[in-house]
Amino acid sequence: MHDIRRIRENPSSFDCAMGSRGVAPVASVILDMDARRREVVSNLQLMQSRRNEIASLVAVAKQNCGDMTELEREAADLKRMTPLLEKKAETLTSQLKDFLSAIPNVPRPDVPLGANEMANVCQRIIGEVPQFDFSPKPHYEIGETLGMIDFASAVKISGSRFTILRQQIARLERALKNFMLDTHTNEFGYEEVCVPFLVNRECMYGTGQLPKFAEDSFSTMDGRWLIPTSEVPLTNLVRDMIIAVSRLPMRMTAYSACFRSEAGAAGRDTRGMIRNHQFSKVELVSVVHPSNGEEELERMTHAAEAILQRLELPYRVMLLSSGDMGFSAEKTYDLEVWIPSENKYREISSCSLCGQFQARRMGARYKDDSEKGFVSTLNGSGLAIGRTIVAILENYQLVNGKVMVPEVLVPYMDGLRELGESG
RNA sequence: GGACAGAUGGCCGAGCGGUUGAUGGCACCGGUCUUGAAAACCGGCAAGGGUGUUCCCCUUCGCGAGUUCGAAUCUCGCUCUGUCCGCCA
Repeated sequence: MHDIRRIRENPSSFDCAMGSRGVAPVASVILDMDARRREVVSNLQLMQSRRNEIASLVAVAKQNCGDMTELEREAADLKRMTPLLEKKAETLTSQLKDFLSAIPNVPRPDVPLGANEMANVCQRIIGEVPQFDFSPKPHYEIGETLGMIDFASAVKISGSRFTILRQQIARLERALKNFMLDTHTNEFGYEEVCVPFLVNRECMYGTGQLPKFAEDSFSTMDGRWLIPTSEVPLTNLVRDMIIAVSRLPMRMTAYSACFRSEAGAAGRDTRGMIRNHQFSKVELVSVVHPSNGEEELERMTHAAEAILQRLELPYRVMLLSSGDMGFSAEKTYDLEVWIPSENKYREISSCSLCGQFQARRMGARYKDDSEKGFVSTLNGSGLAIGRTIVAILENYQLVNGKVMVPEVLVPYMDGLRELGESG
């Protein structure tokens, strides 16, 4: 959600920012709606003011047995008129809100301009891409050959875009979850949180999934939503709160299953577990004073990178262009891990600074003796576990079809060093 | 699912239909006192909005309707929380 005052002050820069995200100019429409709304609201307030005045005059007149016929006549008029104006003000206000709530965040000045991922800027490349003296297999072949990824059963049980993990790869999923949570809590100061996977619509609105992207998520018959990421419950923990500055920054991490309809992805990544309706993820969320947003984004990105570094997976960090960012973000770094079978890097984490955009939707504020305002929120994957399994299977694969276990995970795997070994 | 009870400011907790946006307490901030601190005393302390800016106005007592000149207060519906029963991982 945008600060309407900011748009009033500088409509052309707002339109310019929207242009960089591929949104047509809207400032004049917004300001027009805003002006009409305020005119009605002002008139309404005058009427309400007079109504309150009459009410207290009546109280006095009653005590003094004064004449009230004139007051009663005016009161009757107001009583007829006020609801009409109230209705009008309500309509205009909700129209403006509906319109504003479907407009994406404004990119930060240091975000590269561009229409899509072609304009993303590589920040750094970390780790050596592995060299194979055989043709590296895709993860789904490796997993099926090992008998530890069962796509056929997944189709029977749930349909396409689901995956069933078995035995040592199921264990690997659990190991990764624990390794990631341990690292973020013990080393980076994140509070471990265990969140619901079903949330109400206020949560989905607060973080920006609703109203515009309803078709990307699943909803239940009783009006709840399956979380597309635990960013939703974690960030909404501060909804409608006024937080003392001394409690900032708040840093939280949670494991969750994530559910996505992938409505717009027909035909993309149909094989394997790159793009599923359900996947596991450990998420990072920070709530900070607005002046600390950029600094926190760097910190969060490094926390996510630490996981890739310790797993010794090669990756690169991309600064997303204005056209490639998510709805609520004003600056985003993607971490992309090397996928040997595709001979390219693929997204495994997305770390975004949302500034005050989500906080304004949620009513998440901070307060101090000297200042108050909306907090800034950040979220990042630390990391997507499904894609981490893909990366490990492919980067650590051996010519005999087995897969090395990354050193750091061995303790989490009960000492197992190779997937496919009897352990 | 059934039966009760409740929902008021950062928290606790008052509130005969008429200066109650709301007594009081706690917390917090400022001051007096003190070598310093504590205690005591004094003062301050909700949020959002308005073509108003030393001041004023409007809205908000879970949410939504209704009664009334006037609703935190009365009526109805909804939601949520608590307790007991049933069911259940």
